Amino acid sequence: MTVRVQSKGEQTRKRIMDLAQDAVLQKGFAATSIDEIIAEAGITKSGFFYHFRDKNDLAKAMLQRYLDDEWTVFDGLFKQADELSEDPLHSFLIFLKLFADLMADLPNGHPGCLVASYVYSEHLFSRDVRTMTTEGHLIWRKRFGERLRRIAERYPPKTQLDLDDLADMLSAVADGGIILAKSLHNPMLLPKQILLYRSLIKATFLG
Amino acid sequence: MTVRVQSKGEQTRKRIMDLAQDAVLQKGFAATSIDEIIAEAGITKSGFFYHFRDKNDLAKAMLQRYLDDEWTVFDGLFKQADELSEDPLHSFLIFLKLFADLMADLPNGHPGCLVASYVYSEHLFSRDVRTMTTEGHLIWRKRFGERLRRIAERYPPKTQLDLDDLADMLSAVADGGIILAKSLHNPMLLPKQILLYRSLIKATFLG
DNA sequence: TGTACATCAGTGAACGCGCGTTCACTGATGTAC
DNA sequence: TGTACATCAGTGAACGCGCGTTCACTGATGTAC
Repeated sequence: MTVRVQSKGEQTRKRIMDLAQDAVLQKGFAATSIDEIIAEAGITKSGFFYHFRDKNDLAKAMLQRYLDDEWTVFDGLFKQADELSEDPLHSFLIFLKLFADLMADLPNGHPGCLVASYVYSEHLFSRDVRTMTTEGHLIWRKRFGERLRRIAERYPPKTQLDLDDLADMLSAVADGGIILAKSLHNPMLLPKQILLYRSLIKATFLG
Repeated sequence: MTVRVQSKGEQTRKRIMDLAQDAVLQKGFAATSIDEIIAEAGITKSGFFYHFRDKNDLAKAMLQRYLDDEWTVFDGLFKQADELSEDPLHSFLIFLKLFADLMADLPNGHPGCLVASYVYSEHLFSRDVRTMTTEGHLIWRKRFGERLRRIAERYPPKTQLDLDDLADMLSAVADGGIILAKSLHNPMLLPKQILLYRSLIKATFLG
């Protein structure tokens, strides 16, 4: 366990991003003002602009970090699952269970998907930020798709279905589950949707 | 076919709401300014405030209309489906096919779900608007849930599953499918997700 | 070890623009007698 | 049919506040010799 030593600047930058992300997930990017962030962070406005070239730069940095974190978390879950079973289907089922458990254990529920939030404010961001949301979704299609193809080899499904669609469905169910959970003020709806997806995967390949 | 005669005021009000909705689905509510709407609508700012008490009032009116329209559309699809089959499962499968076809036929793809957009800007709106998004989701859970229960009576599923979750899943897959389609710039991803949900429903109840 | 300089991590004040909202007013259309 | 009045559907000008951004400056820490 290495403790990453953060310089003072890195700490402040992280604090700004943490506070901004919370606000963005509650109100959207446009409604989150720099004034509000710096008030909470306890710095001045010029301090903010020392860390970020402009507001779009903050958006980009937040999204990059969000995508990296997501990758790290899922990577960890996949590794755990792979250690528990060599069979691709069972490993994937274990992964989905771990994923659902993780979402169920978040104290206040999932705070929201930054990618989804950005997609609904697409026109605010520069092209490179928009490209990042696209790439984010493509990576998960590829990642889940690979595993589904290995599963389909060993457990040929009776009804034929597009495995890329099935991979996309996990993203869709997660994004949709977060919206559902937020809208109905019930954090458990997200893990429940993931477990439902899991049981459909099970039924599809195990019949 | 009755042609609803709209007064001049009703026409302007509708035009404002149409333009506002397009903008909100592209940039979010906070980033959509009244100045921008009235420029497109060709009226003055005071003209806007003749029709809406304040900006939140516009948000409320748009959401109410969106929910009403959604209800009308789904109601029409359910009626069509019920005419084509008396069996609850087959009727629901027909409904899902009609729904997917409708989404596939939108020229530029689904412009976005206003409810989802609002959920990601929750803190901008007054309590009554937030309540409306909650109620919107609950209505669909009830509506789809009823049909699923009738299906489960006649076609008991082998694996036990929560029918409310399965009802919620349609909302989730639709919301998630819209995000996916927007993010990947491929309108067909939404109907594909709906059809995938359909084939999972089929597999679940028909085995 | 001491000194000179560079970089880091900000501060403080000012900027102009755009935002949502208000208010007094107005021409066109509709209604009552 | 003519006139008086009411309602509809806006206009025009002004408001103050908050927004993102810039710029010149500064004290603390790090590095080179």
